[in-house]
Amino acid sequence: MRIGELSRRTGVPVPTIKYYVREGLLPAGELSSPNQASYDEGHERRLRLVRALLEVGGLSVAAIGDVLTAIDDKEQPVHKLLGTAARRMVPEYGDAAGQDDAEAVLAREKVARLIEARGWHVGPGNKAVGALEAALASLARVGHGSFAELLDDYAEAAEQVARVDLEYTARRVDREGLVEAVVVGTVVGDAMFAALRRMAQVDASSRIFAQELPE
Amino acid sequence: MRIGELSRRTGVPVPTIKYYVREGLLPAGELSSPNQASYDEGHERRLRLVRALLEVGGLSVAAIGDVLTAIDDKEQPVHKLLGTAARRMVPEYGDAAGQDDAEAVLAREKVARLIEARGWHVGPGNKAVGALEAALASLARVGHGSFAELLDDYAEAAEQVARVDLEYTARRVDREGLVEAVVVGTVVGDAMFAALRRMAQVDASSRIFAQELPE
DNA sequence: GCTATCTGATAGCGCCACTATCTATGATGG
DNA sequence: CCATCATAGATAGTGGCGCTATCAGATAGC
Repeated sequence: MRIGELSRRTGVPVPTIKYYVREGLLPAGELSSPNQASYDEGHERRLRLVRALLEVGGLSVAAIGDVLTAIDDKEQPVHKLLGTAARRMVPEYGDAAGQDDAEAVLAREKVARLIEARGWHVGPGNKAVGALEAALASLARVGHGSFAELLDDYAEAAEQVARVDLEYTARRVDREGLVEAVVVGTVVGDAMFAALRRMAQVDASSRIFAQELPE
Repeated sequence: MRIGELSRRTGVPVPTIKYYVREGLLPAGELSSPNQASYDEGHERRLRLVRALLEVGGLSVAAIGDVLTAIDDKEQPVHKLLGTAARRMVPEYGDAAGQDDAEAVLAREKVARLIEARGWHVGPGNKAVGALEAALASLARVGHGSFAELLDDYAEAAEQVARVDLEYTARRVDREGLVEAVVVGTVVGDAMFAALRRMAQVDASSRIFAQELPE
C-alpha cells in the first residue's frame, strides 16, 4: 500500500507518518522507484503501536524511539531488552527525588524496608524504585506522609496485577511478540488500572455519600 | 517570609513562583508596601502541592489551576468538588477513543459489562470510563485485544486499592483537608501503584528467568 | 497528456513551562 | 544617610516537543 492508504487506515496524517519515519519510530517504506514507496501490514501494525504508546501511554516520541529500537535489535538477549524497554517506560522523576533532604532519606528507607519485607528481587538501580521513592518523598513534603501507610496494601494489589501480567506475557512464544506484549502491557496496563481505580473510587465514595446525603 | 525565602525553602526559582501566582496556582503574597509582600506556611504548603502535582502527577499547569480553584471555592458542596477534582486529573483520551470504529464499539460494550458485573455506580459520562474504553480499543487495534481478558483481575485489585484510598480520605475531618487528600491520593497514588507494579513485575520475571537462564 | 499522488527536504507553528530583563520601589546595614 | 540588595509587577523571550505546511521534482494511472 502507499502512504496515503496507510494514513487513511490508521487516521494518522501523512506528514506525521513521514515525521515518525524521520524519528526512527517507523521503518521507511520499500522504494519501488525513486519517489514511490510501499508499506505493508507490518508498517500499519507498528504505526498503531506508536499511536497507542503516544496517546494511551503518554510516552514521548524519543522514548518510543528507544523502546522500538530495542525491540528491533535482534542481537540483544531477551532479558536485557526487557530491561531497556522497562527503563524507558518510566518517566524521569530523577530531579524530583534528587533533593536529598530528610524526606528523601526517609522515603529511601521505607522503600528498602518494603522490598526487604516483600522479598522482592529488585536492585536499587531500578527506575521504578526511584519513582516510588520520589512519590513517597513528595507525599511527605506536602504533609500527606501518612498516605504511605497504604503502601503495603498497594504492594499487595500490585503483586496480584503483576502475576496476571506475567501470565499474559508467558503466552507469547516469539521474541518480538514477547517484548511487544511487555511494552503494551506495561504502558496500557497503567492506564487501565488508573481508570479502574478511579471508577472503583467513585463507586465506593458514592456508597458512602449516598448514605450521608440522601438528596 | 519573603519570596526569596519561600524560593529557598522549596527549591522553586523566584520567577517560577511569580509565574504560578500569575496563573492562579498560588495566591499572591500579602502586600505590606507597594513592592513588598509576605508569604506564610500556607503559601509554602500550596507551592509544595503544586510541585507534587506537576512532577509526580504529571498534571498540566492549567489542570492544577482548575483543581485548586475548585478546592478554594468554599461555596461548592463537597461531592461536586470531588467531581471536578477527579475530572481534571484524568488526561484527555477523548480523541483517542473517538475513532468510533469497531474496536471502540466493542470496548464500550466490554466496559459496560464490567460495570454491570461489578455493580459499580458509575455513569457513562465519567472520564475514567472513557479512558478505560480508549485503552481497550487501543489494545484491540495493536493486536493485543486479549490483554483485556485481565480486566477482571485488574478490577479486583483496583477495588482493593480504592477501598484503602477511601479509608485514608475518611480520616480527614476538615473540608479542605479532605479534598486535598483526594487530589494527592489520586495523583500520587497512580504513580505509586505504577512503580510498585513495575517492581513486582521485575521480581516475578526475575524468578522465571532465573530458572531458565541460570547464568 | 493530465491530474492526483508520491518522496524527501526544509521551515514553520502552537503550545507549554518556564526564564530573562526591566523599572520603580523599598528593606537593610554600616 | 547612603550603598547595596531584594522585591513587585510587567513584558518579552526561550527551548523543547509534536507535529504541520510548503515546495520541487518525479511517478502512477487513467
